[in-house]
Amino acid sequence: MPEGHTIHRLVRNHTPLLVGRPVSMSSPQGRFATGAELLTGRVCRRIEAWGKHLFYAFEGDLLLHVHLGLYGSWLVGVGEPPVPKGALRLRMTADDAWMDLRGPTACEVVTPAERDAVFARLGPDPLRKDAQPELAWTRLSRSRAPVGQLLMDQSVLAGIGNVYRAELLFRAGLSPFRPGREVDRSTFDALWEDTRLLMRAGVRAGRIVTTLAEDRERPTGRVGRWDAHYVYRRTELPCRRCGTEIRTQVMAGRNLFWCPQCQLS
DNA sequence: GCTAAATGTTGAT
DNA sequence: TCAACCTTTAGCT
Repeated sequence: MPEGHTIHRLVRNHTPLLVGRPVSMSSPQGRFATGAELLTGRVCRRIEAWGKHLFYAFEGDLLLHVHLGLYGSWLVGVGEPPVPKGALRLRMTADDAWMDLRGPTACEVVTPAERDAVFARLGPDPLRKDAQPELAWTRLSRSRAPVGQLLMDQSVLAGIGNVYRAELLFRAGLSPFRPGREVDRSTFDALWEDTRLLMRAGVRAGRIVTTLAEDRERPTGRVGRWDAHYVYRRTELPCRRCGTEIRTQVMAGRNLFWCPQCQLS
């Protein structure tokens, strides 16, 4: 379930368990040659995220690069780790903590230069303090591609996925089909700020909630799965703002959702 | 119990 | 544009 907010939340959760401690690694099923044994015994120095990429830095200038892909996940616990089952790609332990990695797209040992190469091909990550939105503006404002495609492009903005794409465009009142070069600077600035706001909230909550309280069907209390979004996966349901049927169509290889009335232009 | 789809990316056609 | 990767879950029966 990983968009950028999930990855940054992992940094927050894993840091106190690993940083400053020697780590041991194993790949119980041996299913993938991660080279992880190279890292056993080394002290973890820092954990860092950029977009959907995770880097665990170890002493001796080696890093573990992890990308969760569509359904990768970490399961973390303390004490006796469970008996490995299925395709367990990597188990890390430090002190009495254990961490199991399953289903990632990437799990590899890399050098600082290789990490920098990954950073270099990514656009600014709205969750990073050192993010430079100017870079995203340059790439977006020079492209003829529709903004719904550009928001999914990790070299434009790093960390946005299919849920945030749909929800950000709705909140901006922006048509997904508008070419990037026809997006105003002020619209982009508002979009960038809203991205930061939503993704930070996502890190805190551990899930994506984009609806304002007054737009939810349930007036108070906890936000259920069904009222956390404006358009994402709400095909053929009425728009929370105007009642128009939410539409869907594939864009950039993924199902896009939008309100044809609220997102006219 | 089975099938399809899913908050993602890469590499082949 | 599409299959592959590999896991979980929702929505059927």
